[in-house]
Amino acid sequence: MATTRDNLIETMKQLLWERGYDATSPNLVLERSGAGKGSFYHHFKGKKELAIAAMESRSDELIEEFDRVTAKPDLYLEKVYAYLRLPRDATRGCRMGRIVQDPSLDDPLLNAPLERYFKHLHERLTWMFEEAQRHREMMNILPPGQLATLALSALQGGFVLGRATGEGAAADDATGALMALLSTQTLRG
Amino acid sequence: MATTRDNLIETMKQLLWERGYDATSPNLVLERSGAGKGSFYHHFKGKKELAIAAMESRSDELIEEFDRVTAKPDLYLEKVYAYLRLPRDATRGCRMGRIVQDPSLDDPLLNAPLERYFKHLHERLTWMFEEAQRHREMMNILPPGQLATLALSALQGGFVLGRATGEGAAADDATGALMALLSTQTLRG
DNA sequence: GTCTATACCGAGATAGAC
DNA sequence: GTCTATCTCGGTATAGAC
Repeated sequence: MATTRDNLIETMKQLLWERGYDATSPNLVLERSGAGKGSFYHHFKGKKELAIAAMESRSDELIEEFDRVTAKPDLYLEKVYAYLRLPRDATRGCRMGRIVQDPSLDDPLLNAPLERYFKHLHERLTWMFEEAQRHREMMNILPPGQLATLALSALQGGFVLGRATGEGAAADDATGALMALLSTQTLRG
Repeated sequence: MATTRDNLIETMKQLLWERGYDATSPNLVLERSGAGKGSFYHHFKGKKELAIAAMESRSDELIEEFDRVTAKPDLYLEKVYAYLRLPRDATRGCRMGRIVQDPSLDDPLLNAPLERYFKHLHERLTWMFEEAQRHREMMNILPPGQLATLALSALQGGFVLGRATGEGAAADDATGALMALLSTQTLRG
């Protein structure tokens, strides 16, 4: 039941992860998906439109993953940890954040899915830190929104360092250190 | 005294920051620097060689800046803070880290300056955290190397978020939150 | 919905005169 | 050391038949 259109989207998602937006050519998508040029331009106006569809599909998938793992723990701080603890190979890059620096993402239309994705995660994490403070799982001397920014940054920065240095553990090291620091903040437990 | 060669390097540094490596064409470098095609290929074997020279120049410059601001404070933790407190507009990207995700940086020759840069900073920061722990400026329950990874990640990740969301304050927010967390770790002061 | 052929452009580099 | 002319290739897309 995999339609040609879905095949194109799945292939684009994979290539966006591997090579980013600018370095992914329509020809490459066609070669790997097995589709022909005609199909491509029948289903999509062009590369940009396909990429947007791919990014939105990826965003949905990652947010589902986020919701799934953070649903389990009862303590709010443990929800944050559950997300940070997902194992990551930093050398492969974030499936979403991989493409942020591509020059073409100056285009607001292309950037929109990315912006929505990060703002959504930031909102969810902010809420978790708020609740964690409200339920006295941690000190409340730090603004929850800034803690959320730090959590996402540690993760994304870990991917940057991993790519630059070849250290696949960089992201897990960064999030690990952050959780250790946060834990010294706990009031109980 | 600005030689054509130096002009080319300076122009490339600027363009690497603005557009990255892949999206920067020789023609663009020539147009902006005022040099001609002949000069370019006389001084450099090609785009790659120029980019490497530009990255090494940028690396020297940023490491000098790092050394300068971290030299002032006496306390080791304050040295780290002095670096983290340098104001940054996250939407402009890191002058060095901006290019890590460009596909061409799969090439080890191109990646080498980047790798050296981050490993150098990581070493320096690790040493600062070691000394901070040794002099009892902070608790020693966390591995200094992992703290260094977190510090660099918070910074680089802040740039990623800044670019994706348009929030120029993202990097300063992330480093600010990290410093606040580290400060709850202090034993004296 | 899908195919092949074609068109246009800019990237990256070389040639050879000055 | 610098200039202009030229070359090749791949990216992105359109045309029109099937």
